[in-house]
Amino acid sequence: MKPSPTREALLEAACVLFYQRGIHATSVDAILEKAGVARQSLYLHFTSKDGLIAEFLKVRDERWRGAMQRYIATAGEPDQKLLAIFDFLASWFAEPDFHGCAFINTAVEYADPQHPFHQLSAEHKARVRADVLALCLEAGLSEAEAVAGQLALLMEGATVTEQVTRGSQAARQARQIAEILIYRSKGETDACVN
Amino acid sequence: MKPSPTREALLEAACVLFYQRGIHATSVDAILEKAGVARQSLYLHFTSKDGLIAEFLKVRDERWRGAMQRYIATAGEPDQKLLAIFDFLASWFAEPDFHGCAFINTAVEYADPQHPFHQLSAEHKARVRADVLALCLEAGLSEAEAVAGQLALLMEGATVTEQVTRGSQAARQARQIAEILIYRSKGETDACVN
DNA sequence: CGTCTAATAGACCAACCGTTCTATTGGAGC
DNA sequence: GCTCCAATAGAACGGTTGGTCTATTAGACG
Repeated sequence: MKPSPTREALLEAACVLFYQRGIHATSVDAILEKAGVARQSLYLHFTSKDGLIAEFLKVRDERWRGAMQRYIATAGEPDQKLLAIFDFLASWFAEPDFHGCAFINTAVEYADPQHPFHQLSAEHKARVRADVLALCLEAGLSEAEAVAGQLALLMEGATVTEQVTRGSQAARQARQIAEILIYRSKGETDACVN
Repeated sequence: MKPSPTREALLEAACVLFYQRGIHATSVDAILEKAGVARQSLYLHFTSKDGLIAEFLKVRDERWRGAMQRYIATAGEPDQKLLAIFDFLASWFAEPDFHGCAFINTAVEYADPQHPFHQLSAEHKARVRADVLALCLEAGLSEAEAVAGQLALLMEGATVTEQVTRGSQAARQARQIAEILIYRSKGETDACVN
């Protein structure tokens, strides 16, 4: 892979615009203008707009999951790391140009489950769930599979709630639920503590 | 309001297509064809495509919340009604042409929070949350506000999870979490009362 | 100096979009 | 019969879309 600055500018502009405005709502012209690049250059480095979209989804997956892992790494105990997921979400939601999960958005824009981009979104979600599962196993939770699924569902719920209704404090809400689930899974009997 | 059959056909076609394919992806032509109606008729009964979209969002809100209320009404005890929410979701997800929540989809398609359609989506979510809150109060839960928010978050999470990854059994998962939350909230009630 | 290559500007294309206009039809009510 | 009105078909509009084509430029390398 040769790191062409032109290609990089195109991809970076596409990442920002696709995320902030949506894919369908972002024209090739808008990408070219933001990247400060000539029309032909896009078709020199990518097969088409769809090729650019595929590349966007790829780097978005890497960056987002990387950011989460990096954030979580700062937390201490294994079960604190699980809770840190939701602190990560909170800091993400606080970004002024937060526009939800790019992959949920993509799955919505490409409603047909058979569509390649919809499937790429599903694959991203599977990877995230795998990451969460690894953390659950690290924490030595019983029924780690089940808890990982539950936490993933909470992540989706928080993200979408905050996207539709900004300022809903959804991350904190999800964290509280997660706390309960994790506490239960550690094998203790239910007590109305806290 | 005179129930013009032409207007009704247009609105019905729009409801189906907007939901199944998305709003941006549905052309005026497609709506006309499905409705079996002339081009001009649309602009005779609606101000524009946007007017038709607004009407779609209105009837969708009424129908969906109505369906949920009707489903829940079949359940017995007040806390069984809360759990019935997630049985309702399960039956919804099982529909072959389930394509997620129309309002989440709309909020995604109109990413700008200031956009009228995005705001209509947020208002729908507020109404649903109010409906859930009423059920929580009926069930005599302590911290009904908080629990209603939690349940609403679970509903969002389940819906989106199922939309992106069909067959994920997200409704059942969400129901299990809801059970825990409701049980806890009832326990605190007893503790407070006693 | 000449060559090769990446990048440029900008015209151009066919297709589609939402919307408007014109002219015509057919049935209901007086 | 006549009027009125909803509805029709279909052309036409201006604008935007993704993509292609052509011709030109600027710089690196030998």
